[in-house]
Amino acid sequence: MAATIKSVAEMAGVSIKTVSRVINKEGTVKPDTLKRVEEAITALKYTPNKAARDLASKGASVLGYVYDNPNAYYIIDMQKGILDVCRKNNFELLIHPCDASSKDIAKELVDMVDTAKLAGLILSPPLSEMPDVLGELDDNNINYVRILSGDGPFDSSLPYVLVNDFKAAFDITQHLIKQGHTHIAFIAGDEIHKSTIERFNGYKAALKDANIPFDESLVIKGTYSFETGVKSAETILAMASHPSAVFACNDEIAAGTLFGARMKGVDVPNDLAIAGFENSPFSRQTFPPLTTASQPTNEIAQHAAASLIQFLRAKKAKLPHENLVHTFVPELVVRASTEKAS
Amino acid sequence: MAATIKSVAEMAGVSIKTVSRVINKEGTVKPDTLKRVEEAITALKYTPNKAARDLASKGASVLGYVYDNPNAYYIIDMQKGILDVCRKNNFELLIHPCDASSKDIAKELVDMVDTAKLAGLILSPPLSEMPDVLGELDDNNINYVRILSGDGPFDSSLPYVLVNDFKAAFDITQHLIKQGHTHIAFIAGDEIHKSTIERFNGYKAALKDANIPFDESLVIKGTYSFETGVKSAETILAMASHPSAVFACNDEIAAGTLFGARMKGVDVPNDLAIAGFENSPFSRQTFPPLTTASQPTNEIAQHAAASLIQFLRAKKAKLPHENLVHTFVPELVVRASTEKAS
DNA sequence: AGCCAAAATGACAACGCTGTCATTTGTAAT
DNA sequence: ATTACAAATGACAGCGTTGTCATTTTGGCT
Repeated sequence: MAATIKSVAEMAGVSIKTVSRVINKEGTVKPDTLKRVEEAITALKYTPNKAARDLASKGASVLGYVYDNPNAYYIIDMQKGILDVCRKNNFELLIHPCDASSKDIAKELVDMVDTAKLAGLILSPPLSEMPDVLGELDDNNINYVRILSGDGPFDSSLPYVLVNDFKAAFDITQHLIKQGHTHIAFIAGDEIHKSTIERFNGYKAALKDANIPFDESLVIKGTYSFETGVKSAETILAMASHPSAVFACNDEIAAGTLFGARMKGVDVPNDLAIAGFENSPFSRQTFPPLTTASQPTNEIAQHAAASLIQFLRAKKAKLPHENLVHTFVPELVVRASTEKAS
Repeated sequence: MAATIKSVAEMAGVSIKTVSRVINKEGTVKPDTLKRVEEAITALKYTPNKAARDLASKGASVLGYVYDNPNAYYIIDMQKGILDVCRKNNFELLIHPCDASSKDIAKELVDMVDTAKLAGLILSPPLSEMPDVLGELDDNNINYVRILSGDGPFDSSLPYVLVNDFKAAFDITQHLIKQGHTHIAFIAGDEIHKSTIERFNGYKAALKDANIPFDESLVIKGTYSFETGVKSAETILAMASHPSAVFACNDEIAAGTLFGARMKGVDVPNDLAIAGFENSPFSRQTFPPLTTASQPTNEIAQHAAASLIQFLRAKKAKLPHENLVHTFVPELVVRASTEKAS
């Protein structure tokens, strides 16, 4: 029924190998024949059979995107970015939501790569930051690119993309300080996420930079969730003389904090300024809208996918591969939730 | 390197065909040989090569999920539901976010199915409700399952899943009426979505049921967006004697309306009750939380994927296929945004 | 034991492509 | 023209499965 390379070859009056050369853009085909072949391809509406291709060339061109992240917006953005790059490079994408806290997660991933014959994985936090998982992948010779919270290049034969949460958190905290706040609470997200640590360090660094003593009692542990925010708001507002500002580790928490403050009838930002992180769509939609830091998720995804593909190509061609590390710095977005107290 | 069916066959002392029988559970293998083969499989950590399989059996087992929907939560839920079913049935999933308003969308989908050799598509609104697109798919003999807004079974050889927006909208409106409202505005979403029409009809039916005359001027056209909500709030609050309640076509709009009301210093729910639709996670997180209707997205997705797979199997086996139509009715979720005015 | 159908197994050709290597064609220098 | 060499093309063997059909084995009958 469907056209095959053979039918194209017959129509164009060439061998199937020449057609193969054309579809793979090997470039060693005379302009004249090239044209004939291309015409035959369009005439027959030919599209190469992926299965046959994969089989013959040993190894499919499929990437896996593995994530365990409750933030739907983040995931969707990542997927879109990765997909764009995949399409451009004739790769396919297999998505794999999973549970990072499952103790069999490493095995699960290895199995998946095996079964689906994946060329490589794209890992976002927290999976990209779990030594056990990474070790298992390494042991099984699985290629992957990580999206990591951190700074500066480090030693790794595999590609990775950095997000400088430290700097962004520093900026947010500094912004709060500039608004006159000296009593700033920090609400942490899951500790398994390195971003939590980095953001915490950025927060502390900004305090230090402004000669504000760090106060342990203003740090609240939690998870990256709305509920954490709600509870933290209660905790904070119950303090003897409560902080005038809060830096929440992400927008969910910030939204929860805002909600909690509202419940108590507290005026945001006048009685309590609130800043989040991530620039989720809903951070613009709370009342008042949240100050936050904007992550270029789509770009990060594209960069990650691109560098993995580049790596895979180099590896296949047995060429040395140089990691092109890129560090993304989320940008401060100031909104009404931290407007200067008047 | 990796084990092949051949190496398994050798180890078990049988022909490759017998191994093939084992992995495909054809059932015509003696318990004795079965065991030997299975042992060899585990010993060699053999997993069948998908490309070879697809090639030999003509046609891969890959479904495509096509969507153009700004609601990240909905998409993520759908993906998860579909993936679950796919995994259980040894299918793979290709996701395809796209732009339904692009005029080449039908061609794009046909091309995709061609190129990726997809077994079938899962379409969610608005794509599932666009006659042009469906027609083109039909012309190209593409199998698909649709998720549709509507009621009652209708004639179709292809599977579909129904969501009874009419009933749910009726329930929401009725709830508002029971709260004492008689002056209820309706904010519509994109008209390209049949859900908008259905919800509108449900709204009107509930009014009629309660002998409340329908007032055209209380209907505001818009899109399924936060911005529509914000603008609509302005419009509504500028009315001479403004409605005491709003039924927004989805939670985004409702959240926007809430935001807009807040900007004007209007008290929700006392000055204005607001109901949304969809039970998005953020509908619990606004202040006050939104009354809404809860869609079992995950189940809908599972049902859609399952019925498509069932259909494909029947088709392949050339068996007659009976559509098992299921209608989901979103359930009313009452929250503070419509709490009885006291 | 001898026979027969049914069950179990195997041999081998596809599937549509790519990789390798051989062959043909074209081109520039003599 | 002839030669030498590069560019262009082709022939053909895999790749790891499944499907078809042939063959062997099994078990229940006489």
